[in-house]
Amino acid sequence: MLELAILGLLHDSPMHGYELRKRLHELLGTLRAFSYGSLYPTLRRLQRAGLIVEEQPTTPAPDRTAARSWGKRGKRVYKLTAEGKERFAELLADAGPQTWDDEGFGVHMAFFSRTPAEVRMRILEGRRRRVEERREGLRSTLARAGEQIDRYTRELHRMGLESSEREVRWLNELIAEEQREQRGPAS
Amino acid sequence: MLELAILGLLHDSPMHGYELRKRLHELLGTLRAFSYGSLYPTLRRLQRAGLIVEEQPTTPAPDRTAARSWGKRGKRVYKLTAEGKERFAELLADAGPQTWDDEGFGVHMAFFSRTPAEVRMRILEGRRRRVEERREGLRSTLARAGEQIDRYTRELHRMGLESSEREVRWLNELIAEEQREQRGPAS
DNA sequence: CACTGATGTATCGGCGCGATATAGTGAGGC
DNA sequence: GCCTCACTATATCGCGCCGATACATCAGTG
Repeated sequence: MLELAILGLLHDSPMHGYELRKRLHELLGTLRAFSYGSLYPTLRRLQRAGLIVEEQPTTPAPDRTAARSWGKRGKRVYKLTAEGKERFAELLADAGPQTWDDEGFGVHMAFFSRTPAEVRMRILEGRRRRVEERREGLRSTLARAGEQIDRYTRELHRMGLESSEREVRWLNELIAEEQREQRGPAS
Repeated sequence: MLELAILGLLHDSPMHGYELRKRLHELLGTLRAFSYGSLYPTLRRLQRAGLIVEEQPTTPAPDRTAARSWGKRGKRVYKLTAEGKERFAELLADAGPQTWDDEGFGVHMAFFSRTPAEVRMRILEGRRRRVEERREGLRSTLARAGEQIDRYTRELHRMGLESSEREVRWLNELIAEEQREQRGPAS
C-alpha cells in the first residue's frame, strides 16, 4: 500500500522522502501514518526495482518561486520511470482482498479519481461485503452472548456494530453515486 | 497487545493455541484478528520468558463432559505461572501511549473489568485526547483544503471526521459513567 | 473407502512501526 | 556575532504481526 501511495504521489511531481511523507499525511489524514522506518526502505526497494530513479538537480532551478538554496547535501529527489507508471496503473487496477480491509481501502480510495470506474466499483462492493461480514459477526456475538458477556466488551462490540452499520450506509451512497454517474456521464 | 490478550485468557483457564485463537476472536470480535503467524511465536516467547508453562495431561480427564479422545498428539496446553499473573497485572496497569491507539485501546478495553478503575480512567482520557487530535486534524484539513481537494479524498476525510466525533461522544459517555460509579460505588 | 471440513501446530518472507542517530539550515533572541 | 531552537532531511535496527503455506489427525458424509 505504501508502494501505491508513493508511486501515486511521485506521479504528480518528483519529490524527496521528507516531502513525500508530508504529502502522505495530508492525503491520508491520520488514516495511516507511514513512518520513516518504512518510507525510506520502501524508496530503496522501489529504486532497486527500477520503478523510480534518483533525479540529479542538474538545473539549480532558480525560476521556482521562493526557491530554497538547497542542493548542497543529501535530499534525494526521486521521480517515476516508465516502469513505475506501469506499476502504478497495475496497482490502481488491482481490486484484490487487500483493498477491502481498513488500511488498504483507505489508501486506495485516496487515489480513486485515477482509478478506472469499474475497478472503483469492485473495490467499493468488496469493501461493503467485508464490512457487512464484520457487522453480522458483531450482531451474532451480541445476540448470542447477549447479557452474559463483560459489560465493557459488550459496549465495545456495540460501538463496533454501530460503526459498521454507518459505514455500510456510507458505502451504499457512494455506490449509488457511482451508478448514477455511469449511467448518465453527461455531467 | 497479543501478550496481554493471551495472558488474560489463560488467566481464566489453561488452553492450547487453537482454542486461544477462537476465544481471541470472540473477545475482540473482528476488532483484531491475530493470525497463527503471530500467535504461536508469541506463545513460544512467553514460554521462554517463563510466563506460561506447558501442562502435561497427566490425568486423561475422563470426567470432562464430552471429553475428546485427544492427547495422542500435539495439542500443547498452556497455563499461567505466578510470573505470568504478575506480568498480566503489570500490563493491565499500563496506561501508556500504545493503549490509546486503535488496536491497543480495543484490546485493553476488552479487559477493563479486571483493570483498576483509575487506570481505566487514564486510558479512556488518553484515548479521547488521541481521537480529538485526529478529529481536529481532519477538521483543519477539510477547512483548509475545502473545495480544491479530490472529491473522494474529501469524502474519506468527511467520514473519518464523523467517526471521530462519534467516538469522542461515546468516550465522553463512558467517562461520565466511570465518574458516576467512582462517586457512588454503592451499586 | 475416499472426500471434506474442522482441529491442531508450525514456519517463512515481508511490511510497517517506533526509537534512535546524525546533520545541515533558518529564524529569533541577546 | 553567537547561541539555541525548531525544522528539514536521511538512514538503520529490532520487533510485532500478517498472509500464505505446509503438515498432520479426526469426524462425519456419500
